[in-house]
Amino acid sequence: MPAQDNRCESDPVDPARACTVREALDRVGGKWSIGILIAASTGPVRFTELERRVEGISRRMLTLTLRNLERDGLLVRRVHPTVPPRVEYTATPMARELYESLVAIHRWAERHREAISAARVAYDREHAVVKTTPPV
Amino acid sequence: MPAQDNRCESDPVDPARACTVREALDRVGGKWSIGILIAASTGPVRFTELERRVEGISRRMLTLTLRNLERDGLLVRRVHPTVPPRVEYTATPMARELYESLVAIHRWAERHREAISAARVAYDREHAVVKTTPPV
DNA sequence: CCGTATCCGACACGATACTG
DNA sequence: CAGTATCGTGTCGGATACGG
Repeated sequence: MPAQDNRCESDPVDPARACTVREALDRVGGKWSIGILIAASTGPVRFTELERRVEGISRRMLTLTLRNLERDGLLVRRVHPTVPPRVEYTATPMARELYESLVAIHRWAERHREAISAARVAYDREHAVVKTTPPV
Repeated sequence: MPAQDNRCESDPVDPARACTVREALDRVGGKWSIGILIAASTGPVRFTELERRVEGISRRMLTLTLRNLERDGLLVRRVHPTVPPRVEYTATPMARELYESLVAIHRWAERHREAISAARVAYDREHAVVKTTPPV
């Protein structure tokens, strides 16, 4: 995947030479994007809440991914000037169009993670150091 | 995004400790996975045909991604012992469950690539070397 | 036609420490 | 609470060359 820091290589000033489909997909394809987008699609979510909901993410990656999603117009960041600070992230309408598909993919992964794991084991066994029907 | 060469960190022998959802998603999240899976979901596709359909992919990355998808049980690789060789890739039923979502996401990217590009330009302009209302 | 091998630069990502 | 700064490692992925 691609880069969290990815940007369109095409001249950004010319709208006709906008992101390619692949470049647009990179934002969704990131390691943490799907989880974050799902969490932020049902309503505003605070930073720490995201940190809890997206299991395994580091503070750094959460920040970076949030910034990139914001930059691409998929998330809106709202800062409440209170103390302690309160920052909320919300999916934009454009991002919310992805919600159904994202959830579908997420559930697919849940359904099949064991099958995938098993497939890997089987594949690795068969393709391990050419050992087909060993002699005697 | 994690590795093309990614594997479940959990003990693969214990089915209860199968891939996490995130690990399962990595396979779909790869730079080229979506394009390849879409192409292979409507029927068997040959190697060279994929090379044409998935725009911009290198031969190396095509091979690597195909191997990984095969390893995870998302693709079946069939070799016809003819000359010249003929190799066909087909999405498994498990992978085909993703088809609708994948196509939806792909179309989403097509629809919004200009908006995303524009959002990037706007964001970069505003966040460029703190230059808000420059003096004189 | 369908790959594999190797080299190598660019980041993605995690760990850790510090802050308004 | 919500970040940022810095460092280190892994590996993604392109370029190139070769092979059955």
